[in-house]
Amino acid sequence: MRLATWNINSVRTRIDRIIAFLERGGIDVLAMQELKCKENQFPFEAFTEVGYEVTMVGHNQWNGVAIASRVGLSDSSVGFSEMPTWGDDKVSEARAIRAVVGESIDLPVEVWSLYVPNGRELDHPHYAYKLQWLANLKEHVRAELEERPKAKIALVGDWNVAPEDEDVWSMEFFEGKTHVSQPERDAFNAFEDAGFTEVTRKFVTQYTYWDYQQLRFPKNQGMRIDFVKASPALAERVTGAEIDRNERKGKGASDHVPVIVEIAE
DNA sequence: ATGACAGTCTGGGACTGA
Repeated sequence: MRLATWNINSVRTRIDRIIAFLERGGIDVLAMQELKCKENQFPFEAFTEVGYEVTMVGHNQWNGVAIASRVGLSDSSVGFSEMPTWGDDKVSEARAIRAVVGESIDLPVEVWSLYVPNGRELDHPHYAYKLQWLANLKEHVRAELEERPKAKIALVGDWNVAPEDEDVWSMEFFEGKTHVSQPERDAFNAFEDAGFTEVTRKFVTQYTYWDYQQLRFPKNQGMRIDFVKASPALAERVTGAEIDRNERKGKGASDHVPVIVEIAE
């Protein structure tokens, strides 16, 4: 099974590129983030025409996550019970969706498509929200894995954390900014203790995001913030990983590129 | 060449992103 995650930064703007990527990349399952649309605006037909089922959640022009699969898609659910809300209005944002994929090829995998809050500034309420969101998700999946230790679970998406210094183009530039702070890195790494291993780093070294501004891509001044964390039973089946840097090229690119893992059947 | 922000909307600028 080829499983990919991609912050596509608007599914409506990017739909042609997404479908082309699915077909070219032989992608069985694609987790998407930053749909930037509501359900009644989502281009379901484009996916079904090429053989993919889709589950998605989107409330407005912000956030939005989805999972597309051509190897079965069932048991979908939105968010998690302890998911923090945002703002005075206590909004449940569209940042997490899960589903079981792979049943048609006898390789059931529970996939989570995640769009971790940005944090904005270290002293911003959004930063505390981000840390709480990660902590609560970690606790949720830790409990789930404790209940089903053999489960194949993939936590994939835009984590909005650069866990190592080498994951940003300049630590000097990020001094005092979000994504590289120790509490964020601790929150990211805490999933390890919960039983989830990041499975792409041992196969590939590359950024996954380059800002649209300041010629960041041509200068290769990027960040590595998109990751795949796997439960033990899944991690042992991961045989490779790729970061498709070509998807950042040309007109109409997202600022993120897809991260792909190969899972043995 | 991979090129100097981009997407969305209770829109005409503001907000969000990282």
